[in-house]
Amino acid sequence: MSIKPSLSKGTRDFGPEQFVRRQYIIDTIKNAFELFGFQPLETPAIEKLSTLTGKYGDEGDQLLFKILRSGDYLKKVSDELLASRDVKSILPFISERGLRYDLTVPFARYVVMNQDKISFPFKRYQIQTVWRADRPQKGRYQEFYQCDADIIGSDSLLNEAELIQIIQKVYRELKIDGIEIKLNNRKILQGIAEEIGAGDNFTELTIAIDKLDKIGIDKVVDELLGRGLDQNSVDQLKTFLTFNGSITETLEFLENKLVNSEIGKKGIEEMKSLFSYLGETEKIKLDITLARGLSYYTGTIIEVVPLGTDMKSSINGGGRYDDLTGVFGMPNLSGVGFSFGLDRIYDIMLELDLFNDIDLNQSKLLFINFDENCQNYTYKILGKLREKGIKAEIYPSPTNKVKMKKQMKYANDRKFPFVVITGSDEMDSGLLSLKNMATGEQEKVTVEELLLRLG
RNA sequence: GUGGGUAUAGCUCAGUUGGUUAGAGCGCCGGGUUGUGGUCUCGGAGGUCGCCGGUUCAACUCCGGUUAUUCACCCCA
Repeated sequence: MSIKPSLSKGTRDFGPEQFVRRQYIIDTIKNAFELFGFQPLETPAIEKLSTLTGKYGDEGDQLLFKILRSGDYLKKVSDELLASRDVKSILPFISERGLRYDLTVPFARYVVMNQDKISFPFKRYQIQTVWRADRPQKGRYQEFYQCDADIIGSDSLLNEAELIQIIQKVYRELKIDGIEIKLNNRKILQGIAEEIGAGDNFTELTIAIDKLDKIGIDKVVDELLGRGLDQNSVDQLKTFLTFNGSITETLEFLENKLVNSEIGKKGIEEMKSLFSYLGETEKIKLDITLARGLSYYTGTIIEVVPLGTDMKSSINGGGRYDDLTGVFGMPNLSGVGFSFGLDRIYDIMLELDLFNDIDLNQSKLLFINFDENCQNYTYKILGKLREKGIKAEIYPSPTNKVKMKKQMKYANDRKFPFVVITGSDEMDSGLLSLKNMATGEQEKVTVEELLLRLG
């Protein structure tokens, strides 16, 4: 009886080829982060549930992977509580820890815990796995990488501009041309909400208008009416959502519209100075329908979507938060950060066939193993190759155990460019038979020639 | 949480209106080639058709349930 091997849903293996490709993306992102002066940070996969819960909204809390306590944890649960079947009340007895849901909240925890050692503004990057217990689908996994960069302790909009430069640099190096960087500012959204008299329904408003490009204006209107906004507010909102123009035109339009909202004016000012740093380019859009769900954003919001692929989801997301560390007892620390979605970038590069020229960095040479004499003889030569930094291997079993035909097949499957065949003739003459696996040609060479040839 | 698809050999999948011995390609093992891979050729192993139940003389096939997985919605990287 054997168990059928299978993966848990929403997870993937990464074989040697996939690993190398993913590492290539990671290295590109990491180099860009370091070029801009970000410092690395690694935090545990496991965090206390008290650190994680309440930071991502109710939906987010539902999606946290929780870790069962050890021991007979049910002993402490009273019969009444068990009988109530109320998960929320029972949860603290059965779980106190969970897997991190993103890298931003652990970062906030770290900053607060280490504030005495950190010089602000603190720029850190973090490339690690995160876990979410949601239903998997295309481009969406339960275990995936985030590549985060955040600057905390500075409210300058120059930071936003730097992050956007990093995004541009990374996609340029990965040769992904079709991207669109969408920018907006939560303060502008809040201004709109105030202006149309829906300031109390801000969250509902953002969730609904975030769907605009997916479901269209009519359905957004329906949804908002359903969520308790009045007809008048929705009609006014329509004029905002249907406006079309260049960045300067949009900002002018907003300036004329948001005359009564202090926060709205602030948002417009922020966007103006950000665009003065960035300049207008095709790939950067001011999109007042961009809202983003994560509740901790308070200023600039950033999202990057790929163009010309099946992938519809965003590949970067981020924004400014004024009070991320407040819940951990360190208020008024403004920060801005964003994240690359490694797994989705990988999927896109696969779809666009951008992985052609990546070197698998494999061994150059395999020594065929005839018998113990041959093994001893070639093992010394193998050592010399490795001293020179030449990647080479010897087949671990002799031909009386694994036939030469099979050793050759192994060399072929593993794509060794060369094999060396060393029988008694070769050992007597001191010349090795070097076979080129691509051409099939075979010649006799000395050890010195071999070193030169592969070096 | 809601809705759809899929489940047959190690892998990717065929399988006719229900019918007698369930197939292919790839992979694996062996031979042609006792010191030569990739190509070619011959042969071989490998399947309680996801699981439980029902209909039927007869079920891989139809029906119900269940589990897993996948896609879409919600939400999100």
